[in-house]
Amino acid sequence: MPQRQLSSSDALARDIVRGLYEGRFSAGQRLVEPDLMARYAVSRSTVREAIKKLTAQGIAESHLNRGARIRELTRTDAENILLIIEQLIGLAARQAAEHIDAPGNRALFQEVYTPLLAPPQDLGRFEYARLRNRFHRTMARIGGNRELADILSSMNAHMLGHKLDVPRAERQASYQRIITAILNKDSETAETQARAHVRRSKDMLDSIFPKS
Amino acid sequence: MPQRQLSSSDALARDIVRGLYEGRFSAGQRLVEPDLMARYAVSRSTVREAIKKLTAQGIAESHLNRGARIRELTRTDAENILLIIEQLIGLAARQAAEHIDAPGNRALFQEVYTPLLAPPQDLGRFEYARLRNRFHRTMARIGGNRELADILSSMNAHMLGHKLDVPRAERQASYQRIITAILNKDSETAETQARAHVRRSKDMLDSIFPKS
DNA sequence: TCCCGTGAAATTGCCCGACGAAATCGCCAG
DNA sequence: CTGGCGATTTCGTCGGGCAATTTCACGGGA
Repeated sequence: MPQRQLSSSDALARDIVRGLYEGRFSAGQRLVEPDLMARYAVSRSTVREAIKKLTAQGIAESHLNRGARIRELTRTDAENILLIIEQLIGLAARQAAEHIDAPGNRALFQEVYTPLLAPPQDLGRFEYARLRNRFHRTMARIGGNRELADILSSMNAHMLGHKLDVPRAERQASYQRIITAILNKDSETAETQARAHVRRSKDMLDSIFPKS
Repeated sequence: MPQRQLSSSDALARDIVRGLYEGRFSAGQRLVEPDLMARYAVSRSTVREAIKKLTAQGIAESHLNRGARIRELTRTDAENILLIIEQLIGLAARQAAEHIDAPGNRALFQEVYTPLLAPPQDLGRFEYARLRNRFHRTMARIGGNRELADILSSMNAHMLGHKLDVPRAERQASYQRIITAILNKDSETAETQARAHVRRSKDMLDSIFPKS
């Protein structure tokens, strides 16, 4: 498929994010340049460029002379990010509903939401997060908003270190409402439901962050 | 002031963005590495890192073996970005209204909105854009959402090449409504007005992009 | 024992030079 | 004017290098 080829540094950055989804990297972890050089067998320039990219996306943070590390969120950070995601997912759902009938989109959409509604029992936290991210991205793509897809994707990555778990049943009912609304081209409902969905995650923050 | 010091590459990236605000760089312009090396007297590594950052922010775009250039927006891109900005400015205004009474915030806010409401006659397009960006950032900062400030800032930069001009009077009335709402801690109105404000810009797109 | 200073080691920020590969440009023939 | 071909530019990546800063481990002093 026309997966446009990417530079080594982009590949590296992408693999680190994938590593977040797979547990190979986790929040707070330092990104030591010589370490990554060895692990990926690339030059330091490449490593540094990858780190720059991650930093620009807010996935890592770097302090002068102290290198970079995977960003760790405070409770406030997490709240703020979820507020942003709430807005953006709402927009994505709305635009998806508006464009669901463009050629190919229903098929594309179904491909993504099916596994989300009927996930295997043993799905790990990370695999689930990946499905969710894919769902978000796909809504944005269907809505024709590439920009949005990119931002959502990096926003999602931020939350990876910190497991927010909404009870399974409720979660799927929630997705079901969004999906139905989109399939019905009901953009109002899609937006409302999508926002509500994120708001529900926000309520789970207490269970993750020790009362601060 | 506690302007935390930044690396050369970050300084370079920042100056290029500043260059956008000053007209030294413009949409579509190529970012040629040897060129920037000479112009800023830095090494190629530094230049490349800066470009990586700009690319990650969506301000530049790079294609393999073809280098980078300042991103040029299609009409659809601009619409999508304004939709995103609409959501995010709404959020920023709301959060600003909620936090306007935290110590120092009213003073900080006033400092930023004063020049926006009473701009000198001869204010250039770029200076004006800078005031606007500062206003957005400040709302986000007052609202305590650093993340939002960063995203808004880069979103604003995207629009720089393309002059959207809302008539002066209407524009200021629009800002006045947002500011008043925030000062009154009326977060509902602040959000609504902020969104409306952006929507008004969106209506100007026709005058910029040849009917497509 | 625990705290703290000090020097060695690790790490970073930045630079330089180099090489093959791809893209771009200029020139010439058709 | 058009198309093709070789020279030149630019890019992607690598390696090495050096000063400055940070980190760490060790040993002395409270």
